[in-house]
Amino acid sequence: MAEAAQTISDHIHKMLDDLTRAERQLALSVLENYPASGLGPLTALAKDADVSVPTVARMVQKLGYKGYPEFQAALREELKAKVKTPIAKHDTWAEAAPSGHILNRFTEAVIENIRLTLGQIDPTAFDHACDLIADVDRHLFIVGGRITHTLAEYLFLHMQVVRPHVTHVQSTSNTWPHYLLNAKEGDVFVIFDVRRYENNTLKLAELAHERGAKIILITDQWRSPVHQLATVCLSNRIVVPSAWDSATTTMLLLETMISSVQTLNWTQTKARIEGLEDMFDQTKLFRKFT
Amino acid sequence: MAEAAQTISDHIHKMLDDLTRAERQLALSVLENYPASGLGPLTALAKDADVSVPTVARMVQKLGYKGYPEFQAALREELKAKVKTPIAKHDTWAEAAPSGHILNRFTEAVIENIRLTLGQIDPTAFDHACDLIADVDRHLFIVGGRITHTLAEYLFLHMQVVRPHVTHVQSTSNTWPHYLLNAKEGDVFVIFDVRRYENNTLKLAELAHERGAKIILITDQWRSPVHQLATVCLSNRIVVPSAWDSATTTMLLLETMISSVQTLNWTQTKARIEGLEDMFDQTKLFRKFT
DNA sequence: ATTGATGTGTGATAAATGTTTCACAATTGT
DNA sequence: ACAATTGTGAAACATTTATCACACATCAAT
Repeated sequence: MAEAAQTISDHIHKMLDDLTRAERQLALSVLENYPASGLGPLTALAKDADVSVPTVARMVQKLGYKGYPEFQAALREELKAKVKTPIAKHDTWAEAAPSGHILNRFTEAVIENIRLTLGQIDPTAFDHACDLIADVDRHLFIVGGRITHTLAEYLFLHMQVVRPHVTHVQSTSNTWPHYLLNAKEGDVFVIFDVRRYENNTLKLAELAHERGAKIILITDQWRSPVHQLATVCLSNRIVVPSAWDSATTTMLLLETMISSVQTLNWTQTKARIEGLEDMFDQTKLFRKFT
Repeated sequence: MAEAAQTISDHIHKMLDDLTRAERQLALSVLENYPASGLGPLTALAKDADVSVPTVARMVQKLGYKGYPEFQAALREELKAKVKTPIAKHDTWAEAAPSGHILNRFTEAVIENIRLTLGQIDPTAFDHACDLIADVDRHLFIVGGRITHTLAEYLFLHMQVVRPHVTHVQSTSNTWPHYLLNAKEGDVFVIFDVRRYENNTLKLAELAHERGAKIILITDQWRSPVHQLATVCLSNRIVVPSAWDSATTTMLLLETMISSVQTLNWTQTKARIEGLEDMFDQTKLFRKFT
């Protein structure tokens, strides 16, 4: 086997001197568009480098691999590792804890979730969702399920500050049909639904959709069935080393959305926040600092 | 052939709706380790995604390729092109969005918060907190404030599954003195308090402390005044480009704690989760999948 | 120039591996 | 109970890989 510590391309560079002319020509061709060319069939590589098939086979073994497939596997491994951003393979996050400690394992998983979630998000769709939520001419309904209702409430709390006409609906409660009576065309529903997807939520979404409301769905990577009715669907990776799924990534997306909406409605928000601050000062519910 | 203008991963995303369950599962797995996993043998991919070999063959054709090798060739082409473009611009999280987009700015700030928070955490204190929370001989009180009560509730929801004797107290409500009557020496209070720190929360903490209860405080980097009474104090960075503070880091810490407690009480938790699943199945409130 | 050692390409081929497809059973949701 | 989806096992098929023998080229040393 080849050494582990370094990349394969480094390894090839080091070996360059020990290679013969044709082999060197081949090696340089591999490095030319690395690593793509090494991932194709041996024959193609040989033709590409303008060397013969046995030369490839010989060189690969000279590099220390048992065969071409093993070489390819190594390249794939390296590629896999490379795609993860440098920050993601920060092996220990809690430096004082061993790398196997749950603090590090969990954090690593969440960072990976964030990377994958953000990597696949469509900024246009995201912006569109924010525009809809920021539009005060539309009534805003926020719908959460059994677990997600905490996230829904978090959004609700902030939207209350940013704009009027916000309603928090719990899909698990019996009261939601009443809210729906008030929903009219063009209104916006932000619906949270992660596995296990809730039948109530789906029904609510269907009714909302029938009434011509826009639906913004916040779900997981497997996507709630609601997504077929949704104007915008934002999906999150939620898998972590735990018996439950993680809401952290969703929280991040949510807060980003809040921040964005807040900016869109800034003049309104500013006035409302100041009003709130005054009230806090008067009620002395909060302390100013420390 | 697949369209050229976009990346294959985009294309897969677009097709997600037209795919069946197993195919979607496979597609998501391909995106998980993109593009490395798609460059290995078909058999390996199938095993990786936990689907059958024919499923892979079917999906690849559904995506518009003549066969798996053609699909691989397309992936290689894309990889080749990607490496060529000016220095990997992987400093952005949402690749499709400009680096100044709120999605990237916000995420970057949160990652930095996580890094700083985890970097300064004391694993021993953390473990101690988890032990206290997992101890079923102690009654567990969970206390949240105006904003943080959503986090408190999130913890409460999970602790309800993991163990008995859990109470959720809202410091802003008028009912909390009643709960306190039941608190006895050795009981545990998990208290959330971030700026602006709430007077009610502090009073509640004082009373709990007088009664000999242990206090686990979850706060921000400036630390709530409650920390003088706390047995364990976990502080989080919460600053983001927004008018409000971020709860994402706190959520991460919370979920890590939940995961850890869950492991400590695993035999109990397992039985309780299974009971819960049965109940869900019976009430048909939730759908099994997709 | 001749020699011999080394490296390289050719073409063929056997073996291995990977791919595609089939019929059928099992499962799942409607 | 029906239709759609999926997995199983197997077989047929295609491709790829690893080698071989051999011819040819190169080059350094005699």
